[in-house]
Order: sequence, then C-alpha cells, then structure tokens
Amino acid sequence: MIVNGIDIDSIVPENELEEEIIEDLKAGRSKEVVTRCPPEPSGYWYIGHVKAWTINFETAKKFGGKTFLRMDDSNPVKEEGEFADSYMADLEWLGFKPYKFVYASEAYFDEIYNIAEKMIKNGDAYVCDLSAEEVSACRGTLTEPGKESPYRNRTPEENLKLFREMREGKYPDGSKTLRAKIDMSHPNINMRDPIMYKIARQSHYRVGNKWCIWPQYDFVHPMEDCLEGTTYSLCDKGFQDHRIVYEWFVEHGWGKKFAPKQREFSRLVIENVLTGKRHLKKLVNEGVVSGWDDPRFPTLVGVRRRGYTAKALKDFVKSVGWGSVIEVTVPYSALEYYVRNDLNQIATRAMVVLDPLKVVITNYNGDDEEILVENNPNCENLGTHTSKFGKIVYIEREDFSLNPPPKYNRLVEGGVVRLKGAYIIKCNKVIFKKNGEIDHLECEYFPETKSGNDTSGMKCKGTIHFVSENNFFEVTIREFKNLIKKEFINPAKSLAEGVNINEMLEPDSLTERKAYAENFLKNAKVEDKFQFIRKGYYCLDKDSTPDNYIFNSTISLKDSYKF
RNA sequence: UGGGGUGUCGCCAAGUGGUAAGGCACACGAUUUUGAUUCGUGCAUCCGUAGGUUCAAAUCCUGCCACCCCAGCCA
Repeated sequence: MIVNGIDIDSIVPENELEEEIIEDLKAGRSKEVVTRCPPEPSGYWYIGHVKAWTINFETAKKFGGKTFLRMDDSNPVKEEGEFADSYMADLEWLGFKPYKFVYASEAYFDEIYNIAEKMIKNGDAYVCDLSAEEVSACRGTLTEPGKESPYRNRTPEENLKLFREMREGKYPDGSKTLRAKIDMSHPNINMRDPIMYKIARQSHYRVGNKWCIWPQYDFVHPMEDCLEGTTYSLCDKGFQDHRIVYEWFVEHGWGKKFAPKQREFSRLVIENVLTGKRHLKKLVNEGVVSGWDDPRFPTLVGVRRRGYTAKALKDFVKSVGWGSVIEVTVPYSALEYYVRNDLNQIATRAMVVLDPLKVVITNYNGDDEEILVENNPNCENLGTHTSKFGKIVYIEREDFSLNPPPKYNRLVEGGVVRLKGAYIIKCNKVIFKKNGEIDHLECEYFPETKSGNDTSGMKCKGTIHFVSENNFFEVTIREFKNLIKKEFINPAKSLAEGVNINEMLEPDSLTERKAYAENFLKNAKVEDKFQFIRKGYYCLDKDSTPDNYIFNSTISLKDSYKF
C-alpha cells in the first residue's frame, strides 16, 4: 500500500504508535500522517523539546506526511514574539522543515470562536458567573465529586447572548467564563466542566487587542488540531489525563468522522541538569551565567554554542525511545556518548597545547619543516593540513614526567616518544629553573623516523601532540563543568524540597586559560568544530575576535589511562 | 479512600504463550603515529510480589505491594 509515495508495507514499526498508524492507514481511518509542533512562545527550548519535535517530525516524515509549526499562543500574558521568531532558527538548525508555520491566534481563533457558539447552541457549553475561587471550590477533590454551578442550566439563548457580550467586552476580567457542560462528578477532574474561555483584557503579541476573551488549552488544542487536519497529536505524558477531555471536545466541538488522536510519550529528564524557566532566568539575571545561550545551559542555544550538534541531540533522544512512564531520567553520560560519537565523525583534528613545556631539539638546525596532520583519521577524504616541526617545540606539561607512574608511555628522562606527525625524540636533559621547576627539556630527534617514511625500525610506546615555536598563536580556552554539583541528580526535585539554588551550583563551572594552538586554527569560523588531538572537542565561540580566538570545550575525549 | 499510568541488569529498552534483543555505563583483552576511534570478550537461570491456568508464562488469570502524574480562568 502506497501513501504519499511511501510503501507502508515496507515500514518497520518502531513503537506502538507506528503500529497504530499502519493499521489506521490500511483501514482507511486516515489518509496521511499529519503531526504538529505546537510550542507556546514563552521561553527557550531545552534538550527535552528535541524529543517532542523529533517524534512529531520524524514520525510524519517516516510515513510521507507533514508537520505544522504552530504557535500555541492562547495565553496573552505569557507569550512574546521574540521566542516565536527564534523557533524557526532552532528548527532549521535541528534540520526539521515545517509544512507550514502558523500563529494559532491569527489562524484559528475566529473559527474556534464559532465552534464555541455552536457548542453553546448544542447545549454543550454554558456561561458561568462563578469566580475563580468559587469554581475551584466547586471542583471537588481527587476523591470527592464536584458541585454543579448554579449557572449550569441557563438556556442556549441566554448563554449565547452572554457569551457574545463577553466577547464585546461588557464584563470585567474574571467575572465570567465559558465552560463545557460535561460532568461535575466525573472521576477524572479534568472532565468537571473545564473552562473554555476566560475574560482577560491583555494585549497579545500577535493579535493585539482584538480579543478580550481567550480560549483555554483543553478546548483550543484539539480544535486547532482538527482545523489543521492533524491526525496524531503527540504530546508528553503529562497530558495523559487530558486525553479523555481532548476526545470529548473533538466529538462535541468538531464532530466529524475524522478525529485526530492524542498519544503521549515520556518526558525526557537528564540527570544533573537544571531546567525550568524560572530558575534559569534567575541565573541569567544574577549574572551567574552570561545569558540564555551560555554554554553551560541546557537550552538549545546553549548546547549549540557549547558545540553539541543537532545530530547528536536527535540520536540521543531517539536512543531513549518513546517511553512508558511519565518521565524518563537518563544519566548525562548517555547524551555525551552521542555528542562524542558525532563529533568524532565530523570534527577536524588539530594540535593545541594547553599547558606548554618548552622542548629544544638540540640536533635540529635550520628552518622549520612542514609536516602533515590528518584532518580526520576516520574519514580520509577530509584530507590533511600542514603543520610544522622545528628546533623549538612545545609539548603538554603532563606529557613529561620525572617520576613516571606505572605504564606511563609518554616522555621521561632518557626515554623516547613520537611527536605526532613528526619525529621520535629522546629526552637527554632536563633544565631546571632556580625555583626547582622544569624550565625546558633538551631532546634529540631521529631524522630517519619521520612520520610517513620511518625507516628506523625504532619503537616507542607513546605519541604526543605538540606545536612548533614558529607555528602557533595564543588562544583562549573556556572549560566548563556542569552547572549543578554532582550530588544533585534531580535539581528540580531538590529545589522543590527547599534546597537553595546557590547551594547546588558548582563553584568553578567556567574556567578560562590560554593555550598554544597551531596556526592552522586561524582559519576557524564561529561554531566550527575541532578535536584537539588527545584532549577533546572544541568549537570557536562567538565572543572571539581576530586578536583573541576563544574555544569552548565541548567535551573531553574518553581517557582510559588511570594514573 | 478517586482517576490516569508504570513495574524486565546501575540507567534506558526490546519482548504480545515456546524457554530473557540491543544501547549506555562498567570490566578485561586486540589493533592503533590520538591511552581517542574501531574491534573482540564478559556483564539478568531471571522479568515488583504471592498464587493459579498450561506440556510450556516476563508474556494469560487472581490477589497483594511499590512508584509516578492529576484538583490553573497555564500549556
């Protein structure tokens, strides 16, 4: 069976939803797969959003369907245009292309208002004069049924008149609501006559003062889905209890044979990561971080600046799967695996010495010579770049030891080591400063050991990276630790338990240092990704200037050597 | 004491009556001019628990236990 060019029979379902979609398609219950990405434009996206968007976009794509990007902007007090604008860029970065971009407030509110009138006429909705407190008091509790509103049995005519007057602005904010007439004693609290419209005079970022009544989520969301032709409304399991309401509104508000289905996936939580607009905003305002795109933040703009890739994020969320519980918590290392995995494929290798130790090659004379460094050993067609070797080079201080621990296969007194891409050298003498520190090393090199055509037969255990005195420039390196101390695995929970956020913050989550980078890196552009050989992955930060290249440490390489 | 969910290795997670996939993490080995990558090997006699049905159960039935979510005119 072919749907939109996709052979449905060849699709291997990867979760229950996909099995259901195949059944629906085959049974003709839906003609294609339409999903939607419905952010409320009220804050930055986190890694968790990637899961929601990946599921919505990729499920549709798998079946040849389409996905709408719809601003779920029915609450004028929380929403701002700048967020809506940023989402297009975020989505593009993630590699998702919406079929269409709409603001629900502009595209659907008129029609949704008409649906409300229709429901009133059908006796499915009524205008209620109870105050917010009274509504709450009448809702009952988890174990006790609610009480019916005294306004519940107004006639459709009266309700319609009142509702129109609400829209015209005859009543003050909060004085009336439109409510669905469902069942005040329903065991599911969400079914106890949910609010459909509230009155609030508040300018909206898109529709200004066009409305003084605003539709509420339980009503507006399913109606938007219907109007858009959504076939599967995929949301997180926090909405599981609302499915029954969703279905009620689809039946009573839309009523057609076609019915979108709400299905829910687990929320994704990462250990040790703080989310929550309120908390992060505090850190921004107090200057704990540099902004919403601080590389330590779990926002999309943050991790992007840190050097994480869209592919890594998507592979990660896919590895976690659909989920069966409300919230799935995975260790940070699970994410890091995918970050390293992708970066390993795409990052250009370069040599950078973070903590330089000077080495004089006593038997080398003359000009520097060029050496070749592979851009990526896993991918030969990424080629090589030129670096240099000469009389004076710098190696990593920790790559030399006066008292080497067991199995230390770097440079020691009288020992040999290979300089990556160049020659094997032997340390003959250690020169000390007056204060006892090592000033520099005197080494000899073996001309016949040149990388690529080593004819010496010499063996050495280790290879270390280096830069030549005539081929480096000083750069700034920013290194990050998790913002939250390790012991706070679930920061949100700790916060809820009353732990002060300042107690949870890692004191030195950002450190800056200088490093010697090979000149090749002068070509770097903002966001370019590199692997500094034997150290880790880095990317050029947007704060860089021609005089000061700043590299963010994305993540270190794995290191199985234990001292 | 209501409703909605969930219980399979430290963390995710397949499994839908035929004798416990896979990934992360971890541990060893091999290869390696990155102690990276790659590649091997190991890692649940057992599926919350107690019974029952069956030749056969993580999968079916019954009871029990545990954990999560829900009482915004937020989404």
